[in-house]
Amino acid sequence: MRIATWNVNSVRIRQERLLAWLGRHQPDLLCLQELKAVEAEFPWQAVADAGYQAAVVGQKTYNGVAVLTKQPCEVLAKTWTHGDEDPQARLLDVRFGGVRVLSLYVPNGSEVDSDKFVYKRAWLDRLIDHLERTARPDELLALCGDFNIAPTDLDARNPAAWRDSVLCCDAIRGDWQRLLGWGLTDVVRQIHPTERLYSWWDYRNLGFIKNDGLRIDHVLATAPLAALAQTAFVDRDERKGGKPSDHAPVVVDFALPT
Amino acid sequence: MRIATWNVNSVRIRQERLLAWLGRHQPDLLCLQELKAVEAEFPWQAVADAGYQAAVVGQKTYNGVAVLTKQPCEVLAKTWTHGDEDPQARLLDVRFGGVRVLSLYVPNGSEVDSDKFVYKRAWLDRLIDHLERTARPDELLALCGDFNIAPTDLDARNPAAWRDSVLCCDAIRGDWQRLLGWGLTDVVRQIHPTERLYSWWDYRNLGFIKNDGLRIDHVLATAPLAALAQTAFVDRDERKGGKPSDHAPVVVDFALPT
DNA sequence: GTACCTGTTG
DNA sequence: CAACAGGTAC
Repeated sequence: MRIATWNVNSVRIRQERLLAWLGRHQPDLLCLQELKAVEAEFPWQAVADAGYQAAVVGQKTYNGVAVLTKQPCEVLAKTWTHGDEDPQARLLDVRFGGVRVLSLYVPNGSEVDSDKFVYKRAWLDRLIDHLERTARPDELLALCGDFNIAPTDLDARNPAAWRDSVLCCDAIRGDWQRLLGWGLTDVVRQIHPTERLYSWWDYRNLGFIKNDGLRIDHVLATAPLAALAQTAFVDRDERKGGKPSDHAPVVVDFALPT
Repeated sequence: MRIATWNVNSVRIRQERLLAWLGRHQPDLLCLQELKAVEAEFPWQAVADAGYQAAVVGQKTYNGVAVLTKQPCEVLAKTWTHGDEDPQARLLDVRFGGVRVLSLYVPNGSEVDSDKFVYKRAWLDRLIDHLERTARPDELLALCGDFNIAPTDLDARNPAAWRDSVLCCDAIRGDWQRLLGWGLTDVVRQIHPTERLYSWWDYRNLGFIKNDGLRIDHVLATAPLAALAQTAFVDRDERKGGKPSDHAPVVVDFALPT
């Protein structure tokens, strides 16, 4: 079973790229983030024509997540199932082929100590709470998405330049460790323990040309699922050419029947 | 010598189309209107790479005219040479290959009797004054551009619907006749005396699909130049496809050495 | 830099 | 409908 995640930064602008990418890489399940579209704007027909069904949590202008699958999947939740309502569309929780999968768009956080940074950390708290309440570390479960966290200095081309940013600062890396501590493994890092891989390059300042990248898009898996991971890669080519997303897709193959 | 005129409605948005069109039709001289760009935003390099030199009168957001030529041309004026300064970039007066050519963007006029309509008629007065002061009807001279005038009912698909508009009303058609009275011939109409040809279709109300067009882009020539006109056409195909200008190019071939 | 918003113009 | 402005977000 091939599982992938991609922050497409507008599913409408990226529709052609998305369909071409699905055709080339044929994931069994693809998590999308930053749709920047409400459900009515989602390209349902084109995705269906490409052989995928979609579960979508839309929002105007910002956020929005989806899960595309080749076979039907069961939607478990489109928001937190406990506590106050989250006004932002950042979570989609499904079951597919015996695996539970969450498509996640963790808040960026803007500036350290800003209101948005406080919201980011609270959001990660709620994610851990959601797992504690609804999941177990011994089931087959994957968290896929844009975490807006580069876990270590290995995950940044220029660690010093990013050290104090909302993506790399100690506080957020601490939150990352707490999340993993629930019982999750960073699958790409498990497969590639020392390789410098990046999944995001800023549109500004020639980020991609200078390869000033960060690895902030991840597939986290519980131990029994992580043990089935065979291969993993970041499709850096997808950041090239005209009108790319600022993120590249992350792909993992698991030794599971589709 | 092939002379053409095209209101491109933003030279930046239309850059690809412009270069492709130059490649296909190879005019010796092309007048452009509605650049909607200042000189620094003009695609100098791409135009040069396509084998053309450019004379440009830019303006931010609105207006802006240019003349593109395969050989160097002499700029005679970038605004009125007599009277008060015109704050709008609507005129470029050049000499090329023994012919004097003006690239003109006549004001639209908005609504009849509005301030903008008064400005439109005053602008046409100044154009006639400019000719009287600087040109002679017996020289080789062409006025090319978006005149925002459909001279007769033959020049509108739905004359009745447009009769009282700023493009067709009696007052503006009177101004048109005064302009021609200086000593100019409508070359496209000379070549095609009875054909319904249109050069502009509103983006709104399915204007192009319903062919609700007007002929408002023109090539006017003095008698000695008009006598050399061989063929003329409106490139209606250029209004088709993705991201077209609302205007189509108008092309005239003259029996003159290039 | 890219994409979104609202508002204006034609 | 399609371009602009000026704004936000990442």
